[in-house]
Amino acid sequence: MDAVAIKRSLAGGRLRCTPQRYAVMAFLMEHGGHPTAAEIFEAVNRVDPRSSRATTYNNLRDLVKAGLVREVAVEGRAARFDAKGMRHHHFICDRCGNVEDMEWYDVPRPTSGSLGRRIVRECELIFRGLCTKCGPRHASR
Amino acid sequence: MDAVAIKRSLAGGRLRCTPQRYAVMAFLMEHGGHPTAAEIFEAVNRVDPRSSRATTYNNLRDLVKAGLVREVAVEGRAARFDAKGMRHHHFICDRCGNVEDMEWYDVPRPTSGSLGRRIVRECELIFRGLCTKCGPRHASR
DNA sequence: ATATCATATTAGACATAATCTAAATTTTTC
DNA sequence: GAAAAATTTAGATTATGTCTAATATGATAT
Repeated sequence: MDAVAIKRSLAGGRLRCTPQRYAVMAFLMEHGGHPTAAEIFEAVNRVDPRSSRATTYNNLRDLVKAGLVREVAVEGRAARFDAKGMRHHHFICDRCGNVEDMEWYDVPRPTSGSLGRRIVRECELIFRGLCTKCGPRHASR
Repeated sequence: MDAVAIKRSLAGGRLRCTPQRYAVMAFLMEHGGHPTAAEIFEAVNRVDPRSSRATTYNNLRDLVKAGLVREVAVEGRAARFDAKGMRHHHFICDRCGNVEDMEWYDVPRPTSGSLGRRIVRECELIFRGLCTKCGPRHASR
């Protein structure tokens, strides 16, 4: 992954490029999946054990605030994170909780009447069901 | 709220009608909002202090499993619950975390190509932004 | 009505995920 | 280089939810 692209992302979010923050962002951009904070912390420290747990959480929060990273809450499990690259929707497996990307497509907005005075910033689509691994073929019980 | 309707719901989900479970279901059907497990536990026990915390969690889990209640995960906050009445989408406030119902409308499904071998059970739309209370008028800072 | 038994409840311990604190460090600015 | 601002850190703390194993109960068949 291009180090310059990562630094540019951080700069775009007006975040200093510290080694710890860089490592988190780089991991998310390279990983492609939807790791939990604990997985990110572990992965980042396996390479270069200089980051604390609190820092990983701090940086994830900063990255989310800056709009560079998305946090996906999953019922009964730790939150997942992914770098906002191309727009996409999410699929969440009922059984294993894994989060997968789904092709982006535009979603019709609600009527302004039903919006009231709410300000809608974004609109996301979440599909739920069984992932390939957990499907009928493989589901044990 | 009609006690018979509540009992019928539980029976429909093949769940025994215990006083504790009835109280949780009744509260959700009457409340209309999106309370947390802690709020449900407190409300139910204020009326009739016979339910333990574990039971409230057990019952919520059973009700969700049975498809009578929906659990909504909110980033960084406790999960919210609502009785599945009329179909609806959800709005989640970025600032206060409150969950509100939004008018239902059909959402186009993804192309079968992008689905792969996933089995999609449902598809929900989540709007994010600022609720009426937290909007620009009222937002402090 | 009563016995039966799978199901449900309970208190409190435990687990997990995430945040907070306050001191130390690093980076930026002047 | 001094001062200010942002960041990092270890560990304590909080919040949320689950587990255990003993006890009680609702639904069913008799």
